[in-house]
Amino acid sequence: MTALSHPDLTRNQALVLKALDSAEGPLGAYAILDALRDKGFRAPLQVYRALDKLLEFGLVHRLESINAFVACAHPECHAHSTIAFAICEKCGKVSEFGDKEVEGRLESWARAHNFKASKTTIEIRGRCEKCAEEAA
Amino acid sequence: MTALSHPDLTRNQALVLKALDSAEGPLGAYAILDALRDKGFRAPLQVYRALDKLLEFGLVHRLESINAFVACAHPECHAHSTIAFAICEKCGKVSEFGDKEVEGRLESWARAHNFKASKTTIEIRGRCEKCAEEAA
DNA sequence: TCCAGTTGTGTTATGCTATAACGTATGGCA
DNA sequence: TGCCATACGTTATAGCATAACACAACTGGA
Repeated sequence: MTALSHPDLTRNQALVLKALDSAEGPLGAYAILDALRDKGFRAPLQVYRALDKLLEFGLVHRLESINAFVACAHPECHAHSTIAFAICEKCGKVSEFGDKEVEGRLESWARAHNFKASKTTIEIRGRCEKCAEEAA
Repeated sequence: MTALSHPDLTRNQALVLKALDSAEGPLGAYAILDALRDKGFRAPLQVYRALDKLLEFGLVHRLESINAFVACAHPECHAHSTIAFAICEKCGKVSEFGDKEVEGRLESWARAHNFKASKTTIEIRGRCEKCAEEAA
């Protein structure tokens, strides 16, 4: 799906990124672990440590509301700006988008309250276009 | 802190709400459980079931990014609109605020993509004014 | 009145998510 | 060579959440 190249990924990091990248939707850490058992992965920490680095590099995002991870859709521009996610609760599809207006409003709230933001999470859960049509 | 009255809270629901309301900051489900052991609580499910109802009533919010719960700061107007949270990672203080502009932008993204939103999460983590001053 | 359906409850067991603490290996560099 | 930083592997454990079962209390009809 996306470019998998990054300067200095270790073997484990590359494997975890590849697993996420080739998945249909977000994966939990244990799902990643299972996907990589045949590559020699045995323990959750192997996954979590790789994820920590990939998150730091901006190649992976964590979806807080569902405790899962996705490969970044735009890994070239690893702008560390605020990103919003729309997560389909039926099919798992995740759309990633930025909105300068939203980002600006949240920043200005923070400034007004002397709140020093370190990480901002915006996640919309619901039904994607396709799944909404088939809704019950 | 806030009004604890609500039409039809059961004993367990009222106890959980009271525990959250009298806490300094957000509480995890197991912290609530521990706080209510002397009221007869023995199992996590007693807490989670009460929380489910309180969330449904809009009297409690779940903070997805830290797996914890807070009493709603404005329980009178249980407007189920989108709310943003600023969470201090040092002292745990949570500020709750709404922003129509932000809400509007996210809604319009959803409309444009035929995404049917069911729940929106906005959480800013960082340092509150007081804790930012003492920062390392 | 009695029955059925719904909601809340209590309990045990289990599953999923994440990290602590230890030791080892490897690569860069003075 | 010796040191340091980083990654790795393993075991154990902590923290968060739900499944499945049984029982009690209430409600609204037939």
